Amino acid sequence: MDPLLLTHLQSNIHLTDEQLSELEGFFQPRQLKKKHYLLQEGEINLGLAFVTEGLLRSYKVDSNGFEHVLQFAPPGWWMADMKSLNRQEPAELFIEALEPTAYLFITRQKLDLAFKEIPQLERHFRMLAENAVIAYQQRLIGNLSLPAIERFATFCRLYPTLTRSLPHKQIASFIGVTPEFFSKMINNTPLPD
Amino acid sequence: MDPLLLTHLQSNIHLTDEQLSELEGFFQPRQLKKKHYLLQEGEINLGLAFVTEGLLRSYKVDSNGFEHVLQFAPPGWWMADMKSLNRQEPAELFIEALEPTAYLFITRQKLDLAFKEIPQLERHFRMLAENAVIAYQQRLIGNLSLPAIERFATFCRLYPTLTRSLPHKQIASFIGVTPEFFSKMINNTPLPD
DNA sequence: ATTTTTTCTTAATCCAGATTAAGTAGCATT
DNA sequence: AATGCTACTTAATCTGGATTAAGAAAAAAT
Repeated sequence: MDPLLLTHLQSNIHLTDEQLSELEGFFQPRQLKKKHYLLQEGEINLGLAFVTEGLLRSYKVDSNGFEHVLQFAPPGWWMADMKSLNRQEPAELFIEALEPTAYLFITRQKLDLAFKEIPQLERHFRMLAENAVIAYQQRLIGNLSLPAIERFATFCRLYPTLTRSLPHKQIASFIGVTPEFFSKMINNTPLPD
Repeated sequence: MDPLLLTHLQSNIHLTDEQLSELEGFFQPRQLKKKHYLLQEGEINLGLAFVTEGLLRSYKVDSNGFEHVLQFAPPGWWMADMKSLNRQEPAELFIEALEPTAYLFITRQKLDLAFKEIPQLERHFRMLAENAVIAYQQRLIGNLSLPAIERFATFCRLYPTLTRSLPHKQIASFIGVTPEFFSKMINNTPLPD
């Protein structure tokens, strides 16, 4: 079992060695080259990815062709288009590798099976989803009440490892401004060192 | 057992009569008068509310004193400050009755107990939380990519029963505009009948 | 019924951030 | 080393929605 996944699971639940090895069998290790896609709009998201190396991003392309980043997934994070995955309908999102990325993939069928075999997993994923709800609520409130510069500060707290390594346009897209405005903003208020 | 709660639970899981009556015992029926609070900023959210009659709203007051509505809860919906509830920390949100409201209240302790006694509940609440994540993702994308008038249209689809009954300022606060702008917008583009 | 409060409207002015456009710098590819 | 790409910057102009201010109308309280 991947050590990152193990730590992740153990943060919420305890599983026996037997359960862990059964669970391990449900995952398949996969890779993506930089700029390749895990999912494209219109496809059906067939499973859930747990990133072990690299970086994924999910984004929506709106009716004017602009991209809006929903989530970045560095190692230790899950990634999927949950709407497409849960309802087995065409995806609205793209999921792309921003770096060469390794991940563990579990299909919806296997995940359902895993929930049946290892009921504690329901608990783990419930808590995971609840935390995601909290995070999206915070982000929504931030988008409604904070100016761009403070949303950027919030971003830096959320993804400290990415703040330096990510192209500015990706951060701009996440916090909801244009790259042009981001550039202006950042050059008036430089990064704290 | 309240018929609304029963239908709600049965949408995702099946429970025996015994389990249902045990679960029923965990809830206490409560009421709120109009404009009274279920929760105020700084308090710790001690439990989860399932609305059976009336209407609740949760909102955040930002540093400039402006309110931002996170959620409305008409009958059949759950309401809580999940961050405060899950982490037992002071709430950022207010939860207020917009109408005289009846709800079933379950404390965190009893909910934890219910999860232990009735493991299928984990599944139900996992699915609930996942759907909430999806809803917040959609709303976030809408806020980033749609003009106010289309966010209003989305609102009308999400809460069809509330579109007519709610004060405009509440709708404005939910979609993220000022009441003044909402008024201007709505009077340029009247409601479809 | 009258006062008070809250909701809703209109209109003028203002501003954060978008748009457009042009240019620079780096980094791949050939 | 030339030809792209893509990231990033700068600056002028524009705009969706905010702010401010005032009044009208509806609802609640007395």
